[in-house]
Amino acid sequence: MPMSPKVSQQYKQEVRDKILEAAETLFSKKGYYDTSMDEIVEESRLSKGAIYGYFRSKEELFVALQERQLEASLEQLKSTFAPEDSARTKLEKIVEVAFTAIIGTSKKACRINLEFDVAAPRIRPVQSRRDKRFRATHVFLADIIREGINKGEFRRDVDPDSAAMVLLATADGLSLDWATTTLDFDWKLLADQVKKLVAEGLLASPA
Amino acid sequence: MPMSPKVSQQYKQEVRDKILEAAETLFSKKGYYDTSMDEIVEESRLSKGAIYGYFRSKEELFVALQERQLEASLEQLKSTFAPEDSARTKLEKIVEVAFTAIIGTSKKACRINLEFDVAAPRIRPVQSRRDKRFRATHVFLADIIREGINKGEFRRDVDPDSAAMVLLATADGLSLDWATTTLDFDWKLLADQVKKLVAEGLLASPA
Amino acid sequence: MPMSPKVSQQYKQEVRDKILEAAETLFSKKGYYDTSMDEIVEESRLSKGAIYGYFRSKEELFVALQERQLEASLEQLKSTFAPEDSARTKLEKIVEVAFTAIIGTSKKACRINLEFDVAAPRIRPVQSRRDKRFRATHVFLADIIREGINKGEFRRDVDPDSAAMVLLATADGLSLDWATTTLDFDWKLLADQVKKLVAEGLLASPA
Amino acid sequence: MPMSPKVSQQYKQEVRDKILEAAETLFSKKGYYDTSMDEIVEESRLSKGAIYGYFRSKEELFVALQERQLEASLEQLKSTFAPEDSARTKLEKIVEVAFTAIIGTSKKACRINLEFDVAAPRIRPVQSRRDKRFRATHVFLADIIREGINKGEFRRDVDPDSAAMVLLATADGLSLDWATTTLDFDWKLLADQVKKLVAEGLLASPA
DNA sequence: GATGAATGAGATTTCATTCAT
DNA sequence: TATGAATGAAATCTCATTCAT
Repeated sequence: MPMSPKVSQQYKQEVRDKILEAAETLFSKKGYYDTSMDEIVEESRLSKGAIYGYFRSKEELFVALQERQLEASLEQLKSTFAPEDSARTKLEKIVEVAFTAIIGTSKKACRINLEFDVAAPRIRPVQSRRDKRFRATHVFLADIIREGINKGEFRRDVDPDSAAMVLLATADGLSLDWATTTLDFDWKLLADQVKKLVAEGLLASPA
Repeated sequence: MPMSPKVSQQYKQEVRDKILEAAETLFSKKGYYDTSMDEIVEESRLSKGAIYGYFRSKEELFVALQERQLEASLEQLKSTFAPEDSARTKLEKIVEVAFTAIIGTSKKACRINLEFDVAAPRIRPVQSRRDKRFRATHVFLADIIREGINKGEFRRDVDPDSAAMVLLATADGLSLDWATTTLDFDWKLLADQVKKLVAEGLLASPA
Repeated sequence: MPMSPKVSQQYKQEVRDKILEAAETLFSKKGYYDTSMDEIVEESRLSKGAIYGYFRSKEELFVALQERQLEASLEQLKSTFAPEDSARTKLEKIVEVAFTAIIGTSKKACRINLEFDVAAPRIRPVQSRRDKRFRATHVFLADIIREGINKGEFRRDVDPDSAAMVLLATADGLSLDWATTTLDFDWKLLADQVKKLVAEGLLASPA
Repeated sequence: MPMSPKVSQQYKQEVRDKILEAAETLFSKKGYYDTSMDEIVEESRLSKGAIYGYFRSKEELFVALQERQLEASLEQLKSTFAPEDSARTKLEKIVEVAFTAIIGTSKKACRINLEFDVAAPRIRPVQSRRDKRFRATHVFLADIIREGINKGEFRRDVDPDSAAMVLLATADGLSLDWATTTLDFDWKLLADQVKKLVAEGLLASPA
């Protein structure tokens, strides 16, 4: 269909996105291995050759998808609060946003993150990207906690690194459970509870 | 109708276990899809036919593995504390045991649990078994928290169901992160931190 | 179960028959290739080893079954009429008996005969046995027709060999159609019609 | 959606035919079950994938083969005589053509028809196609016989349906015997004999 | 002898990738 | 450049047959 003598950069980006979108839909619904290139061809309404023109292999497509997925997320978190907020407020806002991201969106996004997680130990670039995001998020959280301790908001006997890790694990676990559990539970209630627990658990006693 | 099994029940159990062990090793190392029946044949030192005599398909073998995996776990948790322990002590012991189970053992077990989790939405019996374990663990934790509230140990404004879910998610997330992250971090330190957070977060103020 | 110190000849015959019966049931229902030895084991309520004790291979079992099948049939035909019957009467009785054998019995027997027929070109002993029965039946019929011609009952311009072949083909075709057609048709009506056609077709004109 | 087939419809038809031809050759020579897809691959000089691109399974290939086989046959019969021919002439021409089709061609075609017949009770579409052809042929013959009776050519006491069935069975049986019997016999002589028998058996007596 | 667990060659089918057009 | 037919290695699974007990 395209008649453009030289395919514009923008057009190429659009096609690339179309492929990634198709892959995301299918990988999250059926998993990486149960999705065939033929299905991606069909879903994207492109041709085999076209897809291989943009990605050299199925794995490369998968890796590119992870890249796209992770790009936004941390920036998103950082933009949710003002530097002048108290540490407690910051954490509460983060919890709020993280929950919304997890529970508020479809299970699709959580499912595909799981795909990346399982694939990680077996696909080098997936592993390193996961590690990178993991470390960044961890540092991000630990810094806030450290800040809270320094400001006297949080208890002195809290280890910022460990506490950050706990928060991170809770978020990851929530995403995991939300994506893989079919039981009905009022997941939305959780945000408040987490905020409360975090607050009480971390807060320096008012005494 | 067969008049007498030519081999003892015990022998068959042993062979079955040998197969499950081989599958567990490989599935946790390479993942379900990247493990071929041929490899399981080789690892188990049996023959194709033998394996298919015990399990009708690769999927059934996977499901049986999950069954075996989950059998012990909850019982194990329950046996770690005495009924007369305080709710706080119970939770602390549970955290201790759960951590030991996750971090103390090899990543192998966590990896394979992840395999089950990812497979869950796509394999019926895996899903239902996961759901069952999930609900049982949730009820188990919620009951302890409820008990703590009733006894005045824990704060009244905590919702036992949500709090239990948070604990569960934390455990699941920890297992996930531990299994998929190659970063070095002093994971063992975490147990204490979690115990502390839990305690402070849940405890009724001494006032 | 058998306690006999020496397994009697009769016992062995019974077991052999049990196996053949099981094989016949399954081969006629599901075909030779779609029947596994395991199924024959199950149907016969014997063991693998037992069956291989009586038949060295699946093919040998198949051949033995054909043998048993064909044993009775021609003798049966011959016993249906008296030597002093007219040729016409003989043929009519044969038609009657043949029809009863085909339509009167279940499709099972016809189906298994078909199995033998398809297998014939590929299994030597099945072929030679089929040929033998074919020739014998052909000679048998041709002799009666020849007798009828000689006695002046049948027209002189009939070629006994060809006519016998036609009769034989009709019988075989009827068996084939009966076994493989699911359409409802009053098959029983056919016997009279065939008798009439045979009579009129072969009979010397009364002139 | 595909903008333009890269190969012509005709090309695809040719490849399809090549596969069917290879399958026909092998199925008729070795039977459906004794022919492996590998052999069809070799015979067709294509690849596994190519064949599965045209037929989704071995069974589907078999069914497609039957379809192709049956397509022409009845039309062929109908075109052999003129509407103004007498019923007797029509039947004689049919017999002639049928014989030529059966005996004149190689046993290959008959063998593969037998394959279809045996498979019929076990493969739904094969059964229904066989039934359809069977019914059509039967009606076709019965109509001619009925016409002959109405015109006074044939005897009134003949039941057209039964007589047609007998003719059909004879043809089917002849095909069966021809395909499966290795005995030498002057099969070509049969046509005349059948024509004669049919004539005499059906014809109204000149009285 | 009888048993049925074990064997392993071989069958069918899938699917990431290539490349002629 | 874009297309999708073709490739073929590799996966899962079957089953006639053997043989240790």
